[in-house]
Amino acid sequence: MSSERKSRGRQKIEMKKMSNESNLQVTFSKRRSGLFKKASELCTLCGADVALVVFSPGEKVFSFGQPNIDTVIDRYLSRVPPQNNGTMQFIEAHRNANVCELNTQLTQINQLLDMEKKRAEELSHLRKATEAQFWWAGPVDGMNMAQLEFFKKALEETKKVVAHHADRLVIQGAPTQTFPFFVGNGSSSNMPLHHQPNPSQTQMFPAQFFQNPMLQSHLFGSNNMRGGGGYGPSRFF
Amino acid sequence: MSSERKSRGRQKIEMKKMSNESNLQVTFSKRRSGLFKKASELCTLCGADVALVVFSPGEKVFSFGQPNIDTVIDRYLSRVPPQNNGTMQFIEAHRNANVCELNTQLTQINQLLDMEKKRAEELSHLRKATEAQFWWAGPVDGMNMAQLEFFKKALEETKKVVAHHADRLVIQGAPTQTFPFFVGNGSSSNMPLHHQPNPSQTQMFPAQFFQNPMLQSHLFGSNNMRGGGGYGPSRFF
DNA sequence: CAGGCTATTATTAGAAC
DNA sequence: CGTTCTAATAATAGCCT
Repeated sequence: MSSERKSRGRQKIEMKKMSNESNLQVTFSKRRSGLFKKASELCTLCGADVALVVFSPGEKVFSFGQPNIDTVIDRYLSRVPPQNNGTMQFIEAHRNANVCELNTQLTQINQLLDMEKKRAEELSHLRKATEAQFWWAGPVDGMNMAQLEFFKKALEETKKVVAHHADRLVIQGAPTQTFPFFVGNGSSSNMPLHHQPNPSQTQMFPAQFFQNPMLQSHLFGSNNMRGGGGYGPSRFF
Repeated sequence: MSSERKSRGRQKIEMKKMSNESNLQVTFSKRRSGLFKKASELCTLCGADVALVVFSPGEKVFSFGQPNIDTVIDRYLSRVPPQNNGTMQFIEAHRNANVCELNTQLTQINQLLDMEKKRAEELSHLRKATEAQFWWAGPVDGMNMAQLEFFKKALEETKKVVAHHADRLVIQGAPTQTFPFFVGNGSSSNMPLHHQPNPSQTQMFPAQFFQNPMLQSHLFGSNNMRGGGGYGPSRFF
């Protein structure tokens, strides 16, 4: 009713953690709602099965599952827990070390790539604004190049280490079969799909009960779109 | 070039399972992408932790986790930390998580690399339009691309080694299991590695080999989490 | 703090590449 | 097949109630 504009309408926001605690709270609530709706729609429209768990900053839990969150999680976690024996422990010890090392490398490279990406965007953006002034671009690229070079070396080093261990392990290991290791690529490719006559019942409920501690951490596969939406690698161990 | 309207634009659709297989496939892909993006944004903007698992109608798995899907799932399933006597089991679990994480990271890198490629294409394209002003852009960018490409290759190589270890370890107890270990994404062609069982580029591995769904079920037990619309917060901790 | 209200931005159904 | 383009629909940031 005031003479002023009632609202500036939706405004674009930076994709980073919101500073205003109050706004964050509201946004979380709204977006959470939207997220669950999207998940639900994906299930309905495409007959997909989904499990979604969200922990608010305040530790509250929200979950959604189609047809049932536990079922989906079980499917996701499915795998056979490896046996335990002396040899394996030995091998494992080495491998853990390798994995750790690899992780470090990957993390760094990941960050580097992130930087590269930002740089590229920046470049592209600036180009449009100031077509003529890119004298600085060169140096920047050079810097990244140097870093890339460095990581390349580091990676190669790691590779050697892993390879070495591999030799030693192979001697002890009892190769029974090889499993398909897809290092392939390709975006969402479609495959001959066979439908699953799934009951389309959606369940959204408050998460509260739990059961066994760690019978589920064994999963191995499935691709994970890394968390954080690309904002920093996650550590483990 | 026809004189007709190029597109009717986005049309409203009924919220029910799509009948057209082809459209369903496309929609699934697009919406899945959007869903993961939303999840990611929620994490970034509000600092929330999220675990998201999606099974496509074709049984392919897609997942996202912040900071790590397993962590979130564990938190969801139970707040009890692995304090049991199964120390080895604990280590094993984390070891697996590590490998999975590596997988995740590589996937991420692949995605970033793809983005870089697009960027490069853009630049390359634009270069033609402004030859004189961006003489530096092409070469430099190209070199970075080469570097990134190399990294990717190297990582994949390394990963193979790790995978072989995993193979030998896991196989011991499961002669018939296949290893759903996927990696990669992106339109970045190639990956001169293990020939894929699938001629088409595969981003996610078909989550076919679920040992036995039931087998797992009793582990977590179908909690008495009641379905029935409405998701809500619940304290646990 | 959940529930409206715009004005805008974001997502995406369809169709063309 | 995956991409790209376009026009509409959907989601929402900032404000209010």
